[in-house]
Amino acid sequence: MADIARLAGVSVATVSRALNGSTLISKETRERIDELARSLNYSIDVNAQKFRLKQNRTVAVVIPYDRESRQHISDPFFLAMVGSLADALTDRGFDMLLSRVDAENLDSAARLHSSGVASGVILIGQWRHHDQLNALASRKLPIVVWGTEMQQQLYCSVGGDNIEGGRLATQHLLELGHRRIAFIGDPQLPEVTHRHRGYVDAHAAFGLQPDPKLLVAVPFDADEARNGIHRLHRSGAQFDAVFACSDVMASAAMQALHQLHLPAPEAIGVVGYDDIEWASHSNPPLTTVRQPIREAGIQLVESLLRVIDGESVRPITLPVQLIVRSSAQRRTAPA
Amino acid sequence: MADIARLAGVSVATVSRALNGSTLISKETRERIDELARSLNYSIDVNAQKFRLKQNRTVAVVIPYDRESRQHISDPFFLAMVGSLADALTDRGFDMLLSRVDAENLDSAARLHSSGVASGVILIGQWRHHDQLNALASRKLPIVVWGTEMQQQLYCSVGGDNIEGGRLATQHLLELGHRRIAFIGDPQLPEVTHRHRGYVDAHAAFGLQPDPKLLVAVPFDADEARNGIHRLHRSGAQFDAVFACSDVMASAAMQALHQLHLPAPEAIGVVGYDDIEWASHSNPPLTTVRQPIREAGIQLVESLLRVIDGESVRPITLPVQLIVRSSAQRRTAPA
DNA sequence: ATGAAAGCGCTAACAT
DNA sequence: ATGTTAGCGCTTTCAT
Repeated sequence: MADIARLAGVSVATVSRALNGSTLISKETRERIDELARSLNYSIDVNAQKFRLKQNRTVAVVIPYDRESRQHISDPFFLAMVGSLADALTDRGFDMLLSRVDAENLDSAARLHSSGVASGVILIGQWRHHDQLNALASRKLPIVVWGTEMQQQLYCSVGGDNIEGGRLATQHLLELGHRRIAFIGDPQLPEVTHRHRGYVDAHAAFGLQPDPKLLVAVPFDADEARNGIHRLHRSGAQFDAVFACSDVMASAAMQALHQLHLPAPEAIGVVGYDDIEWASHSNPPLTTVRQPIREAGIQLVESLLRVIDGESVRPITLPVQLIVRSSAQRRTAPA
Repeated sequence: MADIARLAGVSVATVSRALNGSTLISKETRERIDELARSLNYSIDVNAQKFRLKQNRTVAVVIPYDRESRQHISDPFFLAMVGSLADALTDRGFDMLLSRVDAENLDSAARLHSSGVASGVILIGQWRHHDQLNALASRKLPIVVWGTEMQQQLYCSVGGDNIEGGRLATQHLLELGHRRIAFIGDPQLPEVTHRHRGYVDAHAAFGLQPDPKLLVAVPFDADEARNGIHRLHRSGAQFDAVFACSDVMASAAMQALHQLHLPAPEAIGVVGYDDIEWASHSNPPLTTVRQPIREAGIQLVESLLRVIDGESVRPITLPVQLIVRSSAQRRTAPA
């Protein structure tokens, strides 16, 4: 910058102002300076700038990896969310820092902020860390979490309407004549708890109560889901449908069912969750609950920016939509 | 830091040294300082540090979006690569900045470096930008590209062995008795060019020459692939197998074939490329060429770090592997 | 409309 | 083993 100042015959202050589009610089000096900067292939030293300004347009996106459940950054849904966030942040002129963090040690997420690397944190994957997240928020970490709204929540969350999603999926299966619907998911997780509540609600609306034996409590993982189905089958429990809490698990379930000569949709109706791209290409195409990923990305960053500005932001629940394809069909013969 | 110095009764220099683990600090002062820092919830101002050190442990990962082909950040393969890079960079103690960049304007990738935001750039998606990439490299931008090694290449690339991949896939189909193998992909792209070369080579090894009518030249996109199959079918060209240059396209192709009552593998053998997670869950499970994503991530960052250190690094071609599942089967009746 | 000068928080000679 | 000091490149108040 000093070079430019010298070559342009002005002071560094002028150059700084010109480069930042200050209004009180004459058009001609500005043009001269811009021209010079371009020809010297100069770009402003962002680190010096950040340092000086104590402000930086970057947001950390954190995907905690859960050692226990093994669902980590490779889950297509999470990855799609990363894509969506990248878009939303780019639109707002923010850089996106992607960090993997051990879920047992979310404090390192806080350090991203306190050290000035990022102005705030978007965390994808609430898991069972509600309390830890509350602790972070109470320490004034600007954070927004993809997940479900919970009681006594100090942090802002953005999530799909999980109760409604669970209800929609289950109601669809019930309407098609299914009566014994297996539920695949880990009910310890807040989002799954809500989906399960929707599942129970839908039954209630039909004057039914789900059989607890049909609850396959497994973490978000294809292999776990596959094993879960085999276990359920071996247990001798009768079931005519499956509601899986992610498309990945639905996919694994369909595969397991295929092996057991219980193909979807003929023998067993299957509904998934998320509507990742794969769902429409699967065979049979998967009926599933769509999470509004694009909208989620936008809302997550909007909320975070407001949190950073010190506003108190209410959790947001996004509407969710049943996408009917063909992995569940009308049941003709009773079980 | 000044606060800590005062409270500890030492100079800021001592605090700086202690916090950075310098060896010439007595154990007890170090502990006192660490303790103080912790209790004050202090973390070093990374921006000041970066500014001072002119060095920053962050790497920009750039995914150009190609307006024309519409393959962008949502492609599962790219997203998986992002995940792999996040892992590899985390292991090396680097932050990862994820940027979307218009492919027509890769210069903005250069700015990430010249402005000091990132020490180097990893670009996923070579597309047809060989010349632009060469230009960037000649301007001393530390960059490594996921893609194919090409003639007169000034930048370092890391990629799968595309010729071998194309050969493996095609040979497999030929061995199963297929003789009229459609090729789906955009031969303008370097990687596809190589895969096509492998396709031709495999034919040659059988004393055959592929029919140019069976080349379905479409960009990396599910819809394009689907339409391509329909077009091919309408054209009346006979084909008994399909080699698609990505699993996403293979998936779309299988779906189109299904609609045409030409299901895989019974009527038409299908082989994909990439081996994204979905491939093993599809129905039928997809036979495909596995790209070594985990290894790719590691090599990409190792290479970049060496480029940053000023070494001249040779392009790397990673081995590729045929994963036989069941979307292609032995052909019993001749066409 | 432009310049002079102070200072952001840190690190690294160079002392001691 | 610790302190003193200069200075990184930028922005901005205050002058002019």
